[in-house]
Amino acid sequence: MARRNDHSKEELREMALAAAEKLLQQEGLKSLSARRVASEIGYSAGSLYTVFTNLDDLCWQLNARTLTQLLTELDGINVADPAQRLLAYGRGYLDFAHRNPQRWALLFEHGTTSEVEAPQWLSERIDSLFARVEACLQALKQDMSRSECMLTARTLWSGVHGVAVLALRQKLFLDQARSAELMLQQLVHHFIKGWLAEGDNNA
Amino acid sequence: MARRNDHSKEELREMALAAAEKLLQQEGLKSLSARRVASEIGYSAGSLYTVFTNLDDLCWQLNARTLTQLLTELDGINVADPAQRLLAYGRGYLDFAHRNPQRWALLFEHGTTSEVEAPQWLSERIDSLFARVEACLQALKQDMSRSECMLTARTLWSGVHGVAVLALRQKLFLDQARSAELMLQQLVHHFIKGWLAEGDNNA
DNA sequence: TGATTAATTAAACAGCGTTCAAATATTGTT
DNA sequence: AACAATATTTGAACGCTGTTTAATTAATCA
Repeated sequence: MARRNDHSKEELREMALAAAEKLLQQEGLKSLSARRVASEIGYSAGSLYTVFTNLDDLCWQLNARTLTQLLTELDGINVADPAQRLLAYGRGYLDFAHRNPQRWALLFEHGTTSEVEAPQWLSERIDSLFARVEACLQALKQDMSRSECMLTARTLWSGVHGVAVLALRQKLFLDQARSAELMLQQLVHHFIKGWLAEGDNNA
Repeated sequence: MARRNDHSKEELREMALAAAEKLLQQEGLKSLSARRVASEIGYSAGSLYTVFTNLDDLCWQLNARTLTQLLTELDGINVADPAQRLLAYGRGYLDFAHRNPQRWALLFEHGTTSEVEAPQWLSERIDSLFARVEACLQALKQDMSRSECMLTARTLWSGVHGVAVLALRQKLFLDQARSAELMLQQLVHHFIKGWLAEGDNNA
């Protein structure tokens, strides 16, 4: 039995999230249960409910950490040319998804099952991701409305995400490792080329 | 108690799948349990195991039906111009996902949790979907290698799928109904334009 | 040391997927 | 028509799940 003040609430929260991440990556979503997470850190299941409102809450917080890590990695990218930078972001995203398939999947699958809306700080992190893409696009086409910039960023990133989804789920039936990179290049390259070739007639 | 020969095995299977679809759409994935499906059709849970090996199997078969329905709808599309046809396919896909969010989600979320590979006939249906896209692309660029055609179809469709994912999950924070259509147009339009503008240098 | 307070747990509840012996219903045979 | 053989269906059981809460244990204070 874990003793009082062995760990602060915050420490307990951190330990639980770390254990949950480890479980998720090593044994998959099926092993992510309250009793299992608790036993990994030497507590009983009930204790988790002093730091999380429920397992859904734990998953949201886990997703926040995942997103933070992804953003940190993307911020490590240092490529000046905007188009190349977009490609590098895409590569970073695909690579992250490939290295952390379970945590990345939870990012998009969780919340489908539950009715609760995504917490605000999660939305903010996603906005923060889009902001990076928007900055590149703005550099490529400087006379662009805010709304076109936002929309284009989301379109392009949806495409990148789609490549990640289908590549990682192996629903493509092509040599997976190679084709993901090729698809990413094709998508980013052709889309930007086509986009820059246009006037503002995107309707 | 349901009596013997009230329903053949095939009838039982159909009833169970229909009930499962209804439950999925009306109450979401959380209500899709063996006991619940069985009670909806007046049988006990155990009886399901005479027609499905397990609940995973039921989900796979449900996915097969979903995919068949999607393909049937797409086959109803009659647009001659290849580029417009691709756009129409995209619209059909988004619309289907919008009308059947739960069943569509199950298509991509199921199997992440289980270790079992997707059955072959499911793979074939997905190939069949890509074949439609490939046909359009081939019409747009007739001197194209088989491998480029396959890759491009998958790239483009990944993009469309990505739009569907992010639009339906409302992770975009834009006016959803309107922007999904705009994003689709942008993606398909710009990608095809950029793709056609290239030589074969997609590396 | 004893009383108070806070942390932690064990047990309970309802539900889950799955299995299987038992119960029931149909069929075939005499 | 009655009985045996066979096929179908169930109900109970097992070990799991998330979650709540009374009881227990440990730390703190007087």
